[in-house]
Amino acid sequence: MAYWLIKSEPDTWSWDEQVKSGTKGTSWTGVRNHAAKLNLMRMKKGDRCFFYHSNEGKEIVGIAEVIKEHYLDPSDKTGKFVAVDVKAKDPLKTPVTLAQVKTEAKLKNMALIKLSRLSVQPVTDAEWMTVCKLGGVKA
DNA sequence: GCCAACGTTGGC
DNA sequence: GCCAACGTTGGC
Repeated sequence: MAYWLIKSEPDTWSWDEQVKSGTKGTSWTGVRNHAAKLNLMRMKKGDRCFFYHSNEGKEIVGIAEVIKEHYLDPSDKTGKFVAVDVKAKDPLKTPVTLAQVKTEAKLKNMALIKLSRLSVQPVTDAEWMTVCKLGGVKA
């Protein structure tokens, strides 16, 4: 299983809304960046994603699961970009903030810091374990 | 195909 | 609200 991190501005789509959408989940649309698109296309059903709030909060708040692999993003008129479906899985007991990620030696190479503008990022196994530990959930 | 101009993202 | 990083666009 692979691990990812997906970003959303809580004003647009928050973790709470993701939770409310329940087990049927929601489509993760609106990605308009080719690097992010490639990551979406690599996602497999059952993969886990950290759900990160950008701008407001700036913290990893929960874990989502991929429930449908990539398909054409219906919100993209050019037909170039793709979406996946995700559902909320577990909230973190303690959100892991960007500040924590920056100070934690094991996390300082995370794409979240290195590629701060990329909205869909890969997460390594080691990074996943570390964030889960900080967040008070089991990996 | 290069590169300057411009727009967007996201942290501060 | 500012600005750095970076992707995209368009003129040449």
